[in-house]
Amino acid sequence: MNTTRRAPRASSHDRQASLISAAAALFAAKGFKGTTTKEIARAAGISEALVFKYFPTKRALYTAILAEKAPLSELLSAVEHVARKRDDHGVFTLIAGYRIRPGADPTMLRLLLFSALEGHELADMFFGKQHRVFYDYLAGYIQTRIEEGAFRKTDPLLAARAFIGMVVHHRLLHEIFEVPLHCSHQDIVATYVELFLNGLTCPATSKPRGPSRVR
Amino acid sequence: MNTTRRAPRASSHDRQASLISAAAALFAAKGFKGTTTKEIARAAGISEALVFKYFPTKRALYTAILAEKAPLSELLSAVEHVARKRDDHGVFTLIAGYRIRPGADPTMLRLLLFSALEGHELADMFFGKQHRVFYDYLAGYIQTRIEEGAFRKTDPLLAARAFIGMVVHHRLLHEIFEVPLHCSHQDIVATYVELFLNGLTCPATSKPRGPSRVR
DNA sequence: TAATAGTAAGTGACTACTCACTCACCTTTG
DNA sequence: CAAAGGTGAGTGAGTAGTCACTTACTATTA
Repeated sequence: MNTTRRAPRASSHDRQASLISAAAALFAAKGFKGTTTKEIARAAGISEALVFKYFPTKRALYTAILAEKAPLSELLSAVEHVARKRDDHGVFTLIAGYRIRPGADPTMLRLLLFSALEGHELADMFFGKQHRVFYDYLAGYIQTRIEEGAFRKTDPLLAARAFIGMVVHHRLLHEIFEVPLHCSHQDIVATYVELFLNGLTCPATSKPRGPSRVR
Repeated sequence: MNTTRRAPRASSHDRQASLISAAAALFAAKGFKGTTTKEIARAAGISEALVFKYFPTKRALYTAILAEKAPLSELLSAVEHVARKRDDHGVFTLIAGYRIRPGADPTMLRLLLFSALEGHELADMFFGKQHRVFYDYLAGYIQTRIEEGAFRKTDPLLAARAFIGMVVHHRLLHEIFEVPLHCSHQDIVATYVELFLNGLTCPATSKPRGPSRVR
């Protein structure tokens, strides 16, 4: 008489999805080496052996996580919409609020950081391509606004990087490292946008200065 | 007859220092779990067993690395010197150029990131205390300059965080993730300072706006 | 409908290997 | 010689990945 319990059956697709989300959380919390396949299996509620039925290696599971592409194009079309109306505030706010994958962003960001630090090719996907889109797009917009006389003369790429730097830094501190910041994400992003636009918008009174003065 | 070669003797202090620097580089490149004591020993040119004569555990070696305190006070006195002369440019440039430990900063930064991501108490030392000093000091300076009418009215803490965010983001991309940025560190810091000061210095023409407008 | 055959889902026990850490012993130096 | 510097050869505790096997379910056939 065999009385061992086994988990109810599930479809291959569901299992794969639950495996990915369980593994993503663990990898993001402890890194690739810091996470064991046994832990992943337990978190997903299956046996360790079954993990290898769905993914041939631990690494394959890892790469499958970030391979679920982020909906970058959706963001860009939304940005383009406000950009056509020359809604500077809207453009900066939309870009500042971007999430790699809605609902799971801090996890994905942590994973991305680990991936980059551990030297995995996963991060190249983001830092090599996706990440550049923001810079290129935002820099293009800033360039346009400079030509239209709405923004001060400055290096558009550097200006874009400055803005994204502010936002990324804040989100890193707040969402990843959980440093207490005493104010809501929403407020801070709004203030950053405000502060940044004060620096960029052209009051048509003070002349733009050249970019390099410190020796 | 024993013909095995062994390493020449070294003082305890020298060994400890070379162990720390070898281990720091490895931990920074691959994380705590990703680095083996065997690798560390080989990098330091000694046997694995000897590592444990100097440090009782792998973790003890790890904590010893960041425990070498950074010369933060030196930076602060340098900053205070230019701050007294109200050299805004000098203040921002000095803070932007700060290195945790001169000569080994990217390594230390990588280590710090790993430490923070892996949830080790090491990062608290930095994010909990040292890191705050920048914010508090810079925010205090900005506050003073606002009261003197030199900067626009804005939240000093947010302004400080924005500036440090820009710089940290750039240095992260450039020094840690080695993203090609097509411009020198020096130029970028200068442009950041310029851009930021343009936003903060008060031309006495455009009124400061309130911080929150985005819904 | 009931027996049979086929198959995907699922598992415990195992293997080959790696890891941090230990120990008995050797060598150099004062 | 005694103390300190130094090591090769381990050891037990994991760890990824395999394998032979069971179970739950479905389709086919008589």
